[in-house]
Amino acid sequence: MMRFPTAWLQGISLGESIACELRLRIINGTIKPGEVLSENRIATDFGTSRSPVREAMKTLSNEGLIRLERMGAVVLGLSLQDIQELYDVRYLIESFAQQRMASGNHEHVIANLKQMIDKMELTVKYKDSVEFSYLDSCFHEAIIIAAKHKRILHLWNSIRHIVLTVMLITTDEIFLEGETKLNAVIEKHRRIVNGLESKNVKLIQQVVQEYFADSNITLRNSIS
Amino acid sequence: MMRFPTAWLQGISLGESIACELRLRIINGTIKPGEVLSENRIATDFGTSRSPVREAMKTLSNEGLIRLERMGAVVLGLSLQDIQELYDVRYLIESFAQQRMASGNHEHVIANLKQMIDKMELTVKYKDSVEFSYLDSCFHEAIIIAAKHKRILHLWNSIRHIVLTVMLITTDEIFLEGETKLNAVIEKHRRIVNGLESKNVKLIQQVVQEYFADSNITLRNSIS
DNA sequence: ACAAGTATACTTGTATACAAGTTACATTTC
DNA sequence: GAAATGTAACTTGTATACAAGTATACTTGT
Repeated sequence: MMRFPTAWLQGISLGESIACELRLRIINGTIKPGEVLSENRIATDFGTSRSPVREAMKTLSNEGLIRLERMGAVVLGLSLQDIQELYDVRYLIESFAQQRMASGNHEHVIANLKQMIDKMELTVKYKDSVEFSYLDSCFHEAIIIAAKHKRILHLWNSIRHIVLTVMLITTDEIFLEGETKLNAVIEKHRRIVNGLESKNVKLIQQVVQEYFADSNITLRNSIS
Repeated sequence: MMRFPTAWLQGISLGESIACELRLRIINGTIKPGEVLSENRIATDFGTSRSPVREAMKTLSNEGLIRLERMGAVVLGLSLQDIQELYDVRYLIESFAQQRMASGNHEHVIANLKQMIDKMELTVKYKDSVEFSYLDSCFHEAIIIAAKHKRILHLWNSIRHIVLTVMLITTDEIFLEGETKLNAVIEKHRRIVNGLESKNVKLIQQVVQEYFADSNITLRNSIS
């Protein structure tokens, strides 16, 4: 049974940490779609009052993982198709961001991205899949932040917890498959950096497209 | 001083209605950026307890209208540039949705859209700007729903309240400018329907692009 | 006059209490 | 046996209470 990394829970409120824990359980299937969650039940399960649970429920509802109803919140879960849809949105957001990065100087950002990729290689060496997924998330977030578009960044923030959690789960599986696959993932990130460095709009477009198309394939294989 | 339509507050919780009221005040500038909101103060202002206010604050924070901090929530507001960014996102979402609608049969949806446009013309006759903005929002929502993409629909839901409120304010101003402008807005919607009916991907793409480009211009003129 | 420290008032996060409404089940009635 | 009714348990929405932390302002010492 997988647990949410306690390091990621530092400095956040009870409500947020309950949201993280429930989110993980919903995405990895411990809590199944159709199940009905009661604030009281969860509160007693976590040994807290309803207040933070209520906050967590609202968060998960905003993320589309559950649907709040008059009596109880029904779990919607995250099916394979849902994850593919998530990739669709990630593609929309990131291709927009990368196109925006094409104009303007972003040497420092690119330097940052390269450093992150180097760190990724280290996590492979030390078999730290948790850190890898964190870096992966940071990599894409850095690109979106660099686009300097508040609303787009906001869109990312509205899915980043889900994306991070999905990465946490899938990265763990990829680590089990050995280094070949991991190196391929890292190489994909390098290609993105190369694209950004070229400042060639067409090339960037193509690289992003390939990135998410390939991620989709990886996803399918990982499930089947 | 503009008030949030009471008809739109029916059947929703106190927390949501407080969110609607605050949202309007923030967007129309009654509450100015930089201002610090305290849960207690708002609770006494609205004559309620902190619980629903807290819920409203979380909602507004999720919408990017305020930023929750240790002491008080600072108002971020919605500048002209923010609204333009909002149009960027709307364009991304709706062009995606319309492209998706290009394939497949959507006669009933298109019939619905046409009906809405007819209703819009009625609201012009009876000078009901509130209903017009509501129909405008429903029109675009119908298209997004027709795309049958949960995540994209979710993205729309995360901005729909803001969009509706912005429409409420700007539509009110357009009504003051007379029927010529209004008929132009309605005509733009007709062009969208024509695009969808053609099922021609290129044409649809062009129509959506023109729609949001023109909306941006309208916005600029409306402010200056 | 100025710096340091303390007190005070206000903030959020969490817990608990209560009210109104919904669901499910048992009981009653036909 | 079946339908209707009433009741009991459980649900959320809102109000209130308390604790821990923070900023402000005042006081005190130099």
